[in-house]
Amino acid sequence: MPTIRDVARIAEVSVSTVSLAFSSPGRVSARTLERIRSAAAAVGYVADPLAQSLARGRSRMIGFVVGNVGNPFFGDIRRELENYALEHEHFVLITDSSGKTDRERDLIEHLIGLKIAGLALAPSSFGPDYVKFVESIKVPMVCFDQKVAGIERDFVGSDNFLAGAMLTEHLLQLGHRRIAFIAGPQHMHTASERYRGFVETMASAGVEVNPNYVVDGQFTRSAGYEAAMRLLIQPERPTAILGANNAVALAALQAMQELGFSCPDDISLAMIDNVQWSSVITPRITMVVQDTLQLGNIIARRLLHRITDPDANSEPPQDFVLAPKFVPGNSCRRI
Amino acid sequence: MPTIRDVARIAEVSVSTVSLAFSSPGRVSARTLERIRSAAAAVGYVADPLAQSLARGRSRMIGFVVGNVGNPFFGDIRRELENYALEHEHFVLITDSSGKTDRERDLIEHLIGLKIAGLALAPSSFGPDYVKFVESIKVPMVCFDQKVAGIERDFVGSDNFLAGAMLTEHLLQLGHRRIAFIAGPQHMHTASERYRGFVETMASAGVEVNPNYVVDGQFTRSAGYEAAMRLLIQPERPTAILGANNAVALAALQAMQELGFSCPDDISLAMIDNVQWSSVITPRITMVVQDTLQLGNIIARRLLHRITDPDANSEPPQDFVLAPKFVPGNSCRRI
DNA sequence: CGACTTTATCGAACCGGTTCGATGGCCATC
DNA sequence: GATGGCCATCGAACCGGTTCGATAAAGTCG
Repeated sequence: MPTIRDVARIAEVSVSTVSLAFSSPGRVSARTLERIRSAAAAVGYVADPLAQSLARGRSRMIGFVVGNVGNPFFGDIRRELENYALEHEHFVLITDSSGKTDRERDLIEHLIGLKIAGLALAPSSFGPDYVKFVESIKVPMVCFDQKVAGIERDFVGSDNFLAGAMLTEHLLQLGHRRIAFIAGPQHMHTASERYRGFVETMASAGVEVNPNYVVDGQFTRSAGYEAAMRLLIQPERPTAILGANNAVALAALQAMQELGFSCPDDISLAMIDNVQWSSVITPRITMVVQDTLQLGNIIARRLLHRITDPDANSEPPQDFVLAPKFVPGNSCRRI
Repeated sequence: MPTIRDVARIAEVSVSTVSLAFSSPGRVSARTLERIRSAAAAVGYVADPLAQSLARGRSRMIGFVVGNVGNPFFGDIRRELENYALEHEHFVLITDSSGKTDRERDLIEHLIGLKIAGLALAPSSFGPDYVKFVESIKVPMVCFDQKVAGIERDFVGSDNFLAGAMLTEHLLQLGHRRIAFIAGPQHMHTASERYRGFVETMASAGVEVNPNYVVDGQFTRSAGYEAAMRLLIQPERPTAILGANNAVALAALQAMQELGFSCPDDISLAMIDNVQWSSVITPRITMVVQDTLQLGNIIARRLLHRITDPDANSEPPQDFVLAPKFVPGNSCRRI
């Protein structure tokens, strides 16, 4: 690999001039620039990004940290960010914390060690220690998905209250009153907001929520399955189940199938968030989906803005909250 | 951030001794080691990975390059690699080429610029230029999923011929003779092997393959959908469809549903490769799945072996081919 | 006890860039 | 024609580590 000194020797200029020629070509005379360029081309010189990062104290890499890169929700966002970053000559490093806070912390520290230019983070936790940690990160960053109280950073996400409210309203319109809710972990903002959307919409309609109809599915498949089973073995079963995310809702569908209940004939089902191949799942589940492309786009623009605009770090953090979209299926029956 | 010179000053030793103390503690006297350690702890010294990589000419990072990190197949492999790498103090950088060869090339070059210790690559292409490029990569590497003719590297994958043969045999056993095959791109090793498994098993059973029953689904959802439609509008429809991967098979299921055919009553369906939430798709599709955990494990061990063992690069490349597993569903009817 | 090996430590060069203050040539101004 | 400002270029220091040959002290052997 040729180095900058090789180029300098061939072009018969100093090393610093070569460096200058590449970083700000305007400040080098046309003749010298030409000599340097052809010398570089002759030996196939490419600047070593590692050495550049070390000297500059920052790289052109962006860290992307989520709990599960396999989740299509994050996948769409990632793709948007990658494409936008590439247009601005930045490079996305994807990492996966598996939802573990410790690992997330390690990953972020490692990325900062790599002198990343920016960070897109889907927070995996909450609480004072966590907030303190995130606040200690000096790198330009955008948080998304999970709004964490106390973190004063740009945030991009969906209106989860509305998501819960829309589906509840839909079920009420169809005549359902015995509506069950499989909730997520209440310390998560998305989960508590979705739940609040459910509860308040029920209250507005004057329908009482049966405490036995609210179960905790932890946003996971296994807990969702157990929670659904608890709902389905009750003597007075709900007529509709609202899953706070895709995993618990599909787990509920599986539980119904295994117990021999038909959806929607016996029990209606609705869920928040899309899932891959939802169109071939029978029945097609009525759902509210997030505009992942738009979310990804906003995250990308905001982050690149903070990275490239020198006086952007004086701008106060801002929240971007998008409305989700209702996608009717055939999993909800009128009663 | 404290540097190695701060530590040296406080511990009253030279910089090189501090460096030595961390890289090979055995070569420093116990008393000095202690002084250095407490000095480092006092100021919270952590070595800068960037500077280390620059000086050493290699980092402790492993590149993971695939066409679609959202694919659960790659997700399982990635997780295994991450866990194993972490145990050996290595760190996985995930990148996604979106299946584009140009981008894959850029990503790999960028990773090499980062002086990665090793590379796990799911090749996205084939042909002389591609082979030449991959062969030019000096970093320890393991290829997986797609076997590319001409690339002399470790390879880890499944027996795709067997996968095609197993499902074909299963359908034949159930009495099917009019079996259709939605193929993948024939230049891909996985696709051609699966197809070969189908054709040769049919031949062994003395059953002729109707040319109209072999269509190209490109391994994608959209092409698979069109291919399935071409099958379903024929006057003499097949009694069973074998999808060469999950995308084309599920696209076929969707096509059947849209045309009002029942699976398996009207047409049986089988596929190669699992899909997330396959248990809630009705009917549960009979399939042959790859042992992703085992694949990931072998990839991880092999790669780390090549990275850590100094004389591993003299070992010849080796192929690891695993047998896939048959998972019965209820999408295939006896006729 | 002197010669030889081993051990602990150090200084300097190096990895491959960036950056800033200094230098000298050139042109415009009064 | 001396003064001042601008422009192109350079040298040296720096980013934060690693590594190797040198050196001096300590240990081993006959």
